[in-house]
Amino acid sequence: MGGGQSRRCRGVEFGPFPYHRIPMKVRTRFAPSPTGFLHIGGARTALFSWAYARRHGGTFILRIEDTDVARSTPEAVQAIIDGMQWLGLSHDEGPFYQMQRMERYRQVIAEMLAAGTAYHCYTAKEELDALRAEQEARKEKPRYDGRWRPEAGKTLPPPPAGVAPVVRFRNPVQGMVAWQDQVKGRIEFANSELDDFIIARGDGTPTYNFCVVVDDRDMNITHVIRGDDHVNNTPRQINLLQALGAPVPQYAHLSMILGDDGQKLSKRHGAVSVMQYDEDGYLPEAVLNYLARLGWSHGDEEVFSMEQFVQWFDLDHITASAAQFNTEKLNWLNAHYLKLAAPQRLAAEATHRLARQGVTVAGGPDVAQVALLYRDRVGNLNELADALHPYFVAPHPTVEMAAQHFTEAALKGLRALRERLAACNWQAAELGQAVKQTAAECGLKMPQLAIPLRVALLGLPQSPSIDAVLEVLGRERVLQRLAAVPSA
RNA sequence: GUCCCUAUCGUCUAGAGGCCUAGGACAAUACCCUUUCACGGUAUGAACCGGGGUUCGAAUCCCCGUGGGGACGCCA
Repeated sequence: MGGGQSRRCRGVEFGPFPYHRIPMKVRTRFAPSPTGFLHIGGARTALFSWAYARRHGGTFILRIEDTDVARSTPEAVQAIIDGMQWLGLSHDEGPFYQMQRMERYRQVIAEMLAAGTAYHCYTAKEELDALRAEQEARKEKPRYDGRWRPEAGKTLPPPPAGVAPVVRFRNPVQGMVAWQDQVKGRIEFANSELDDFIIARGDGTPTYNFCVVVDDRDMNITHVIRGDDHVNNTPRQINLLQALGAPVPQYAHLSMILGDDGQKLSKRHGAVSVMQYDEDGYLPEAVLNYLARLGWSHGDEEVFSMEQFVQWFDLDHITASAAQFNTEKLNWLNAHYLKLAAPQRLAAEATHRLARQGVTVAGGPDVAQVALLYRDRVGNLNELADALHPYFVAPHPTVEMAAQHFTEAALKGLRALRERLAACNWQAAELGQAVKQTAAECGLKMPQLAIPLRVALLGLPQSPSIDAVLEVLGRERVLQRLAAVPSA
């Protein structure tokens, strides 16, 4: 791993001026642009930022980067907030909206213009396109050629009439920009690779790299934890920060999450809202645990609570390479957390999901009790709801199933059982005995009676332990359903 | 094309030069448990991308390939 050695040589966190020797209070931020829902990659970025702040008793800030007016929507803002709330990633400050900070940005741009660290550029978009095309034809990295950059002894052309200039940052032309990335180790860029990027558009609105820098500075962000795709922005942001005389925060760039098939996630392919996981019956703690473990590790630990995660979380055990999402493992974690979930909670979830199928649980058996029978047999909440369904709606076995299970011998057993059950003390152990005795008396092996019984009661040949099913269903319902068996 | 990042079982990962006969987890396979289906338990198979260095010793450090990814916008 490049720079692996130096990456580990870090002590306590100190501020940008080491000689202060004062541990700075950690401040992290999650800064999504509201152009869509919160997907799994964003959720992990948020989780890590949140955990880092929590770990160090710091502050976690939510900042909405909505300067792309054309693509930002209030619905997306809400979707992001909903997603974070579902996951329980609470922020301490914000949400701040960049569109509400325009005055501040204008002020900083004016200062930079006055200080000469930024300048007006009148190059039209068409000229820029032509320049880019030329450079690409020459197989060069396309970049602005500095034609409006003021230079000692250089005469600038007169500003063309009627052109609203953009503002460009005067990037250093020589030397290197380097930082110690908390995930990837030392990264450096030659300034000659960078160009004078636009910080304000023709209409005066500021652009991304500029807003980020002003906000990170104003919000005293100490640790920028964000996606890998921002590595290339970092040298520009550092240069800007330095032009502003602002301290440079620590950076930690998280590599991307690939889909189940190893392909890049996109809206067309696999990138779904975290709320879809709610929809699909996942527990937030399972998603959180899974995400925590995707790209970060603590030895061999696989299953842990968020409390534990916060105590363990650190930046130097984050993987530098991309990780492939594995639904199988998420499913396993989900099943695991389902087994631990309180019956009341499961009951509430199942009731809600059943209601959406038009099934009411009123007048049926106790939902929590039934849920208890199924919580270690299902993989998600939708499966739980499906499993509970026949307890609240009398089943109608298919013709094939009836033919297969309701044989003469079975029907005889069911009739005998019905009589015995009518007088039985309604308690699992005794119910189990009743089934066993009836089977023995009728010359049936246990499955030969228990399976038709399951079909009669639930419309399915499999179920939890038959005595538990009988108990939970209740005498009245059991007798009713037995009576309803064709020719029983 | 240029720049930047990256590489351990199918997947997520442990690994800080000797604790490595490379560990754990998911998945897979087998067996056990069992009134069905699951749960659970036990066991098995499965990896250091290739080539050069450095070193007594390399999964680990360096270089070069190769594969994968990202960026090159008046998007964020």
